[in-house]
Amino acid sequence: MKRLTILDVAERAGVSVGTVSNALNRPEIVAEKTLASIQAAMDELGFVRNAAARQLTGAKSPAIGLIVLDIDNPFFTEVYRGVEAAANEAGYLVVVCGLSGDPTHERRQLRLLEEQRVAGILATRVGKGNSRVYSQMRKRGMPVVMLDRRSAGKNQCSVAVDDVAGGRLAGEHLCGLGHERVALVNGPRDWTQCADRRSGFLTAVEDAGATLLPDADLEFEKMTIGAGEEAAREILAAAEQPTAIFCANDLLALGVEHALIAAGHRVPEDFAIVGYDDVAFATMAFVPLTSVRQPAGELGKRGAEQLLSEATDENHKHEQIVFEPELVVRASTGAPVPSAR
Amino acid sequence: MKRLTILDVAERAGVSVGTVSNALNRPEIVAEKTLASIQAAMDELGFVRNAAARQLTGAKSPAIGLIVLDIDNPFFTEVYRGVEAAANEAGYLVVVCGLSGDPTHERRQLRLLEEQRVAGILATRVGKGNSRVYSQMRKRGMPVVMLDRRSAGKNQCSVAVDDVAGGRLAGEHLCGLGHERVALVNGPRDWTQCADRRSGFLTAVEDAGATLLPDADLEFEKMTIGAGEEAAREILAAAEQPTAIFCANDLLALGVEHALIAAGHRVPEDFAIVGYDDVAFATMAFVPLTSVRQPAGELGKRGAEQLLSEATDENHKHEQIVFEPELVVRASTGAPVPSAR
DNA sequence: GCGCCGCTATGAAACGTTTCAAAAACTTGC
DNA sequence: GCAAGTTTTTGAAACGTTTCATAGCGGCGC
Repeated sequence: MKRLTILDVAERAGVSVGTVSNALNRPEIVAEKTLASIQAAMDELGFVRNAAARQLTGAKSPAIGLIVLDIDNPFFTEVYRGVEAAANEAGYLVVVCGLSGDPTHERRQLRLLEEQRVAGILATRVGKGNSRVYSQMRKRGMPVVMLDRRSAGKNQCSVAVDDVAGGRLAGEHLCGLGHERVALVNGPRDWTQCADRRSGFLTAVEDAGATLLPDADLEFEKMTIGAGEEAAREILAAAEQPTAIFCANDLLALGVEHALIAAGHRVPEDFAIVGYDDVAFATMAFVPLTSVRQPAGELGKRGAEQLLSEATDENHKHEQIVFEPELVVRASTGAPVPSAR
Repeated sequence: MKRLTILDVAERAGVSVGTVSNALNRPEIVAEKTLASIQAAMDELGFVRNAAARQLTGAKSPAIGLIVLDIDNPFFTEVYRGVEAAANEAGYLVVVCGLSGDPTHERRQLRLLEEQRVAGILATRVGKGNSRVYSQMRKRGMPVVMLDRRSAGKNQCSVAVDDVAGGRLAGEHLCGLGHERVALVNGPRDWTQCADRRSGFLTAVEDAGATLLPDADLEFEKMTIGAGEEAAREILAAAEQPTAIFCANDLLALGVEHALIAAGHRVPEDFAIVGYDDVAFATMAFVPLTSVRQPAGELGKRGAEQLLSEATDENHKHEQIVFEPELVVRASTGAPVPSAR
């Protein structure tokens, strides 16, 4: 099957290649009649223009890359939808790279994206040791926007949610209800967001005069339902038990809740639980989850818009957007019940 | 910032462009020493080769397209993971097109993918009226694999799950428990999978001498939690009420269960519920959901493998793979409780 | 009928790579 | 030291598009 080119179309329509190219890119300067015959020729032939050749002559790639290290989390699905919406609006495709957190794979995919000369890259989390890779890419001229993560500096775009505030919100809520011994089920602390949520939470707890039990200051590599279940077991096995548990995302919280209830405990009477992200399923849980809400879709949308602006607008201004999180109270939190102990 | 080309590298390393190209593509035919100096030159310059130019000379695009019309459903996240795993394994990128079911957008994205000359396209569902678009693409030589959908014919690859069997499984389970009046909460019936699930379910129900209440044979455009909640309201409002409800996916089922319980009914005593897909959250539901399980990850993986085989293997054989679904029984189903009525 | 003008159409160069036939640079063995 | 190999390198053509300076074509006013 011989490949169809603009030349075949030109021949068929009885015009030159230049004219076909004009018809494709600036139809307004081509005579009505000519345009029609070119259109007809393309339809009959089933011509689809070659983006590679196009790109070679200077056109920008109509694609952006989206790096997601944690695709299981419905939170990121929402982010994706925001990104997709903005990208689609502008006529761009989204290349999703979601390999579960292997830094080597991440590098390989970044390299591929760069070879493709995608218009830009949106990153939700940077794999261990890969931040240098990103800064090198930026130096070579590739627009990069950090999503859901405070940017390193002013010379770069970023969209984020104030995680310190989010952690504080959770802590204040629990302590406000009267909890005095609390637990934290966190993700890897070298991930800025986890560190921030922890620090905000800790501040609130200390300010309220409560204590984060040292045995219950947990950290898990993966922030999954499974990890949450394990966390619950560890908490139950500890010497001293908390009356409230803050989980750094809803998946963990769901796992914690599930395991706790399976073990015969009551939520919120025995353990109050606060999650993070407010994913759609938080409402559907056995005990609907109190959670810190983040505007996931908006996050993705604004990030993609920033990226595309940086990619196409000469006088683009870098911008650091920070959203404020919001506490959504549901049934999984309540005051501690002394009698239950 | 002037663009770096292979020529700059050649100059810096003191060799010809041909040699640099060789170093990149067939390092084994280049002398050790030359290779080293080229490598050094590339590193110093920060050279990244241009995939567009490469593709123009015959190389295949290292990307495949994945069309998902229903990205909210965690089921598709799992499919994606399978696809990504297979693609990554083979060194491919995945372009995800997930715009929520608008056929016009779908066509636009397909066009972009085709212009990019992606190695192939994986489609999980075909938007209304777009099947012709797909067959035209195939005619032009673009490999297309239908995922999770019985293919039209033998001259095309496909991977699917037997949805008729899945529906039957649900029907047999419920009728086997003694339910005699059942409801169906389905998605759009012009989607093959929904039609199939319905027909399998119907067969089982009729074989068992039970009846699908005419008032409770529901069909919703979107298969979401929200639609499920609405379904529950409709079922409760109907003249005659079922004792069991089969939902064509877990999102619907979760919504139904939630609304039912919110309205003060008990699951499974008042209403037994069966879902479909067995998403991770089915276990976490208020009442853990009985569901028909599909091997989502495997589906995506095999589909991508088929696609890549078709894209790269001269003597590729088309193949239609059909997986068998499996019933996972949890707390949301039980025998009908006469006293409750 | 001429010179101009405004539209349209043309075609060659350029984009950054790969390929491949041919040249160059080495090795051998004698 | 030379012929015959063998290994390595070379450079020009090709890929499919866009761009842009230039050419062609009508019509118009005089």
